[in-house]
Amino acid sequence: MPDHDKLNAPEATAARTERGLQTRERILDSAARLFYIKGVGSTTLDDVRAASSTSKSQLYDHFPDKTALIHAVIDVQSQSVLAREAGHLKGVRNLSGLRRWRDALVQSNMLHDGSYGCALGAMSSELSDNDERSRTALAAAFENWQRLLVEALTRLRDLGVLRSDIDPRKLGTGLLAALQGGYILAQNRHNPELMADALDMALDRIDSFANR
Amino acid sequence: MPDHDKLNAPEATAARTERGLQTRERILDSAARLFYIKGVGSTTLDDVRAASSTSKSQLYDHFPDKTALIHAVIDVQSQSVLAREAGHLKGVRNLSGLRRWRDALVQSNMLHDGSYGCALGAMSSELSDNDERSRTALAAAFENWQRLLVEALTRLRDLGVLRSDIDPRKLGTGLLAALQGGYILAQNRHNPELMADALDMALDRIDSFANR
DNA sequence: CCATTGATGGACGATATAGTCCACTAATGG
DNA sequence: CCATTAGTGGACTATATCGTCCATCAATGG
Repeated sequence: MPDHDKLNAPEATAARTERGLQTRERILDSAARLFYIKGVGSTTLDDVRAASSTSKSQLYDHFPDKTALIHAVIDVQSQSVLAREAGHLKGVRNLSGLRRWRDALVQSNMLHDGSYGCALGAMSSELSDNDERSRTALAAAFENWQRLLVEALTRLRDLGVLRSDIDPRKLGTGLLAALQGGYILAQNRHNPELMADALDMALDRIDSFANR
Repeated sequence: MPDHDKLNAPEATAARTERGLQTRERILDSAARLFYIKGVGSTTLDDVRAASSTSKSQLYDHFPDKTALIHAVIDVQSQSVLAREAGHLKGVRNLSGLRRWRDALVQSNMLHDGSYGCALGAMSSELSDNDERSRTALAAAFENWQRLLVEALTRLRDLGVLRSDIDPRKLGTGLLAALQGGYILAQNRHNPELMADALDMALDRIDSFANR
């Protein structure tokens, strides 16, 4: 594939070959995993370098500084989470669809006994008050996440599964908050059941709006 | 008051005078505030030193290292949060008492437009996967917090306000998760209303168990 | 096969931060 | 008033970590 030499973008990315792009992906993947497991602040660039089998110059060739790497990881994780969630939520047409969404999250959380929490929630908690750009990027991700939930709830309402007088926006907020809070409790006590209980309470509330 | 020279404790604290204890309090208060606002990892000992108007030697006279300071702050914040929550929850004898608990939290969150989140939740998210001792200390705090909620719900049940077949433990988990998740969403989007919505959904669920 | 450009490796420098040390001051008991 | 102990101030060291730089290697087009 021929290169295009597009230098028009405000933050022009230098021309890259296939090999260079793969290196970039490797760095991003490693950074995302380390940020998730150790936290952003506790991850050094040398950790990233080692985990991705690259060198210092490669890191700085692809990302001007650590902050830029963080922003890039936020984008990657946002897309990853939203893609996963869209996959689960787009097809929800009844209440058991929502329960399956819950089951998937709980099961995934059980795999590591609650540890690490939510990739977006953890970064938000750590970065929101220190880096405005990170905060807004994560805020956008959370808004999209909530939108997926609101759309699912609206769909259920329009299908007649839920009563017509519900407020999908508020219920979506509650659902997402229950999930995030569940992540925190489960992570802290190494007990995924707490996340299950939190989600169940929110889902029970939604069930109570079901048309019989 | 005469000194006692008690050197029996495993981690013997050196004898202290009133002045020394005040310095220690000043360090702890400053550290707690900075950890809360900037995060633990982003707060340097020099920040603490400056904020508390002390010197390096005083920091290390009272705390062997930064980790010890973190643990001490966790204790302080745990006691502070639990005292506050106990004050609000111990006297709850009807559903509007729970609503007042909610109102206090939401209002306090509005004061800084959602920023900073929950002192315990933020530290838990940042430290749980990196420092086992911090994790267990915070886990104990969360358990006690939840216990206050469970006790209030049990009281409402025993008073006949709530139906006798409710599960106070699960509802308490849901309530605490809604609060923690609400903190995260509110912090991230600078919008305390998200916390209000999250708490309301949990409270509405509890309302639905009220004896008419 | 050579020239040019991108990719790589790692040494190196600058700085921030945790932690040490010691001289000095304040307080207290005899 | 002296001696002893607690408390204080801040210079200093060691090290971790961000970020720079340049020499070398790989790939690709002519």
